[in-house]
Amino acid sequence: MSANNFKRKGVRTVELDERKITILKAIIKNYMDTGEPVGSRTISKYVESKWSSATIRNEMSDLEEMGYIVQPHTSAGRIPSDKGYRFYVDQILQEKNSEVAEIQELMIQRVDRLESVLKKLAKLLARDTNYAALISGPRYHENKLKFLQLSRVDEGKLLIVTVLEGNLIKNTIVPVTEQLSDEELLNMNILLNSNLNGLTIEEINLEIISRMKQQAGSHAGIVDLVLSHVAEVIHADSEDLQIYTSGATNIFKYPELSDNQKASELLSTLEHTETLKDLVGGDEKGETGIQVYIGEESQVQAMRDCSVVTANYELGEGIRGTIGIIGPKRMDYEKVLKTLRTVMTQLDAAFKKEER
Amino acid sequence: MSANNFKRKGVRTVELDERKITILKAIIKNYMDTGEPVGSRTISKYVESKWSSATIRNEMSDLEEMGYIVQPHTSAGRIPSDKGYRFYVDQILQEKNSEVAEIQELMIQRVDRLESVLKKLAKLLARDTNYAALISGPRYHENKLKFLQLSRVDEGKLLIVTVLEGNLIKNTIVPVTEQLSDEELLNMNILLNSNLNGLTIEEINLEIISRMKQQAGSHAGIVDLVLSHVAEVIHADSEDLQIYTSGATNIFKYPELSDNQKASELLSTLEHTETLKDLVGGDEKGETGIQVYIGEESQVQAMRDCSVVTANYELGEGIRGTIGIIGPKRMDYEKVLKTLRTVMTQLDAAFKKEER
DNA sequence: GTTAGCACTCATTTGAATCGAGTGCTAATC
DNA sequence: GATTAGCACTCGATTCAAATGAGTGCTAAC
Repeated sequence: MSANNFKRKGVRTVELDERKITILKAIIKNYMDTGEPVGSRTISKYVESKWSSATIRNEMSDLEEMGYIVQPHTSAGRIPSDKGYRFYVDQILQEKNSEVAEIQELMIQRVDRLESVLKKLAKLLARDTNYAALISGPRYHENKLKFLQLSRVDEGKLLIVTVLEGNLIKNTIVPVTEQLSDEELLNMNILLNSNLNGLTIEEINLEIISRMKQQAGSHAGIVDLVLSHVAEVIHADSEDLQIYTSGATNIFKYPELSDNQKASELLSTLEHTETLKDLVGGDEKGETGIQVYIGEESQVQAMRDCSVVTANYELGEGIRGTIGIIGPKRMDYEKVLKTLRTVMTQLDAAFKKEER
Repeated sequence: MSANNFKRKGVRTVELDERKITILKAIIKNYMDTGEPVGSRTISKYVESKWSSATIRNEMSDLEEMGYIVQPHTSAGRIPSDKGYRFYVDQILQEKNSEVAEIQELMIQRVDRLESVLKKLAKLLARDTNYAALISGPRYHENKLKFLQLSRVDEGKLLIVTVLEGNLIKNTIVPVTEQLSDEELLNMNILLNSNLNGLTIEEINLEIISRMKQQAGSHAGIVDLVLSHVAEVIHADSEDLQIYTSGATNIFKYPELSDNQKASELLSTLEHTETLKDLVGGDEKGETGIQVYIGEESQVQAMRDCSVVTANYELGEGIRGTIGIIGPKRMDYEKVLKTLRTVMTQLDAAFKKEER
């Protein structure tokens, strides 16, 4: 008995040898294709009769003991565990970053609104990968004011246009009781821009405000009005992070996700922005790094049967957001990773160009 | 045989008598609650032993022959047919329009962007009704230009702000080669506004354009630039109608919609804006009218097991859109209709107020 | 170390039996 | 003539057991 224990393989085998890796990969690849547990005979055929099914069985037994694969039930084949996927993904991640394929007509040209680009991008990603795609609007880490413009758009109504670094434009129309002549309005614009341009919201302190009010003279009230609206605009924007999803219904293409209970849970999660923030929020670590969360790794309950691949994009000047792909654990990691890398490159290029 | 045929009831009974109506309503109400076919005994109990189950059975048999109810299979109870629902809904629609309940904190105050309001509204509706909600951004039937503003936001970059009737604001930043002094810019703004304000896009004809170019003198190129961008902005907006959906996953609460096949189909439809346009697009008939499409009535394949209730909202000046609720055929029409009416009122009030 | 062979396991499929909700019809009753 | 009690019948849903077969672990032979 105890003698037997010494002979147990798993206890000893601490590293994956060549053959185990081949077999593990074969299992994962097969499972990706079919979504069904894969048995020893299948693998035996798959590896071109290098080893018999019995040998494979022994190795699989080892692999199971080591935690790379699991058996859904006694008389079924094996499926990769989270650890197994992790091994596989890590291998892919180490591969060279080359091979930037072409993404079809990204149509970034002459679309003025970033939001619209992001929506289209999400749709494109979902369609290309057949998984659910998710993309967060940019967070502006440093909201520098670039330009302010007041205009009288109606009797008693003022249009405030706020342009932030990165050409993010916000408008507000506010009612105003004070009457301003054209000239006063012009002066006010000059006053605002000369005092505020290039500042972040934090940098606008009391000293600056009181100086402006002093300069504004009888129209100090307008200064207050404008500042409170600027503050609100910036705040609102950093507050409710926009998240666009697309292709959520792709999950119905994968039986293991589409039973009623799971599908409902997953789709609800994708619908409610709140939880998604946890997915895209936790960046800051890997720079433009791509991250892969397999199953429980993502901390989001409803995603425990999924894998989530996220990538951070950056459009210069600290304007960055996150793109994510959500699919079954057996997603085609190679394709997804490649696609994401491509998109990042394109996005980067497109906006660098527009910047010029 | 043929003598028997003369005695057949359905052939004669052309109108619904009092009792049939009571029973039909009871069937519909019951089915709404449970989602299960309802049998004669259930109804018998439901109507407080006014009639026995046998009587009910006879009446149900008649009702079936008249097409108001159907039997899913021989030994099951009855469920309302589209015609049955139609009868029921028509009754409700005739009821008085009173009882405007209170919708919780609509938060329309100080939200500047219509889009954001609409999204929130959709969410609110979905949560309140437990069905899927859908809301289309406004179509501007008459896009009158209200105000134009050019600003130099960067060296070589021009910000064009376009304000349309109804305070719809659009921005574009365009690169420009020509240099304009501050004074020239001011003049250009005056030129643009004096010539274009109050015009719709169709009204800007060649005569106006050439007159403007003449006035602009050496900067005629800018006029062209601005006009092409304005045209694009307006066009883009009327082109891709925005549609926001919310609570799509509510359909999982109704077993008759949530089998895999149907749920997938329905959710896909809700995800793809294209088909939804057919739902909200076909307005123009009833003014602020509320419309109810039951089952096949909606012409959208995927909705054949649903009912769709749409209402057109109007925010003055020909700015109108559509709100829709999508649920199972057995949706609580009364509640939905009441909710929609309330929302319309509130929306109206909120924007009338803002207008002031 | 590898492999053939075999007993064993167990989810899934299949089909028969049973159940029961609900109907339609007939005959009795009001 | 309208209403109702009673009963035979239908048919989806449920239950249960047997059959199926993919896949394993173990042993013994190569």
